[in-house]
Amino acid sequence: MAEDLRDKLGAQHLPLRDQVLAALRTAIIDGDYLPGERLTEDRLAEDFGVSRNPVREALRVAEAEGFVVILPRRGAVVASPSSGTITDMFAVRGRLETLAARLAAERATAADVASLRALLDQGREATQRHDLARVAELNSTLHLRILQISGNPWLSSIAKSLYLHVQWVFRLGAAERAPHSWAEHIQLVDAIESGDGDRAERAALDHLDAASAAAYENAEGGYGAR
Amino acid sequence: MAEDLRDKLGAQHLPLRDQVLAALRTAIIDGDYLPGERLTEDRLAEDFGVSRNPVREALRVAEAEGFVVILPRRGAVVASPSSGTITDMFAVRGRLETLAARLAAERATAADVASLRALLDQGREATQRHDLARVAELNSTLHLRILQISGNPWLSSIAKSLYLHVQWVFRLGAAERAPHSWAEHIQLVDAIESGDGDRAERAALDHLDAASAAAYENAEGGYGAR
DNA sequence: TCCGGACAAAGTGTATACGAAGAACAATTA
DNA sequence: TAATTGTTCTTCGTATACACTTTGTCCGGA
Repeated sequence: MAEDLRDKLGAQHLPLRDQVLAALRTAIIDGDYLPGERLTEDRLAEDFGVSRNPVREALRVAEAEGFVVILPRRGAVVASPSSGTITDMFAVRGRLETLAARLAAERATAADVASLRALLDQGREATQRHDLARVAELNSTLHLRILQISGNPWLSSIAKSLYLHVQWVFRLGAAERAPHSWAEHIQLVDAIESGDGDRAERAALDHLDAASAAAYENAEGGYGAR
Repeated sequence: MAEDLRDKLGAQHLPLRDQVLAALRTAIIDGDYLPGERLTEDRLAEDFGVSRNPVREALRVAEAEGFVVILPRRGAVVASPSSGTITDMFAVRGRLETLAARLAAERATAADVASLRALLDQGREATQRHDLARVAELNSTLHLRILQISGNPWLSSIAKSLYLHVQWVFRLGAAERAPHSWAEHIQLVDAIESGDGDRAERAALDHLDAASAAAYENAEGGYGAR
């Protein structure tokens, strides 16, 4: 898996450290590196087929983003999100994504709405095909698109990071819930299209409440505290 | 999280990259490095008396935190917060700090309230002495303490970062406004002590609105867009 | 058997050097 | 004047070296 990954990485012209960071993030989110697992620089360098320097730089950023914890003179370990942080993450998301929905409703152009509708269509289709992986992917894309439409870079980057973490903790459960949540998505996009900020905010909150409830149900089974 | 581990292990050793990062942050916030200024690795390495490696790692984190912008193959420049981002920052702060105030009101112990009151007293005293620098410092301490009392690490770290950026942009103006805002602080702490989440949230919002208005007034004179 | 310390191994932290490639700017040429 | 070519600066990645910490192991003594 290291070689083909490396080939793909090398094809692009992004700095290696960014590619390593992206690969590291997805590896952690996908559970390839489990919480508590030790990440030595040499090992990562070998896994990704690069030298230690890009790995180190990626690790520092991953630490700032909360995916790993770096212990001085000991090295990096994959962070262990405890179930307590679930409540915290959803509390913050509740504030930020409702704001994003409101701003999106106020600022969305016709083209923006069209792109959201296109995602909804694709999602409906994937749901009918029972392609859960694709549904989950479209789910993410939709949320990130709304953040982007909000036009607030701070909001966007912070919420995106939070969103990634939620995906990380509830990777499995999220995919299963995705079909149910699709109806909520339609409500949300309708509200954004209407331009009614209050309505959009309410729709986002409803969606988050449902997601939060589902997350809690699923938390029992997943790799929780530790 | 894993701070307990952290404290025990290599507590006494601060890696150079962390020292460089801290120095870089304060240098930027204090205006020693001005927005748009180019930061070559060699120069920073020389300024801080270290090799390029710690500098590079610090720069990546500073980029993630939004203090510098890194252009591929061109290097780092100090970020240039435009007046548009002022609105954005306050919009996000409005959501997060009100949440922090609510949570603080719900969770604050008697000792927490006492520490806030102590800060208020010191602030009143410093105001009477016209010690603006001290007032600004206490201002920050108070806000960060409230975040800490909220008990939500995500909220705390995100809002803290935002707070630093606001300080950066309105470094000068903030100090002058501080005496006026102190009355609002008293309202806020009163609300937190009462345990009334709604009231605390309202107080926080009032305070932010006033701060936002002051920031805009001051934005004309500062180093603004670009 | 159990304890304690010497010792080695592993891994990070830091510094340095080198080559490749990109970007900016100046110089040269048509 | 305009386009092209070179030069220079700097980043990007690699490689290497070494000090220092942490950790685990092993061995001798009680």
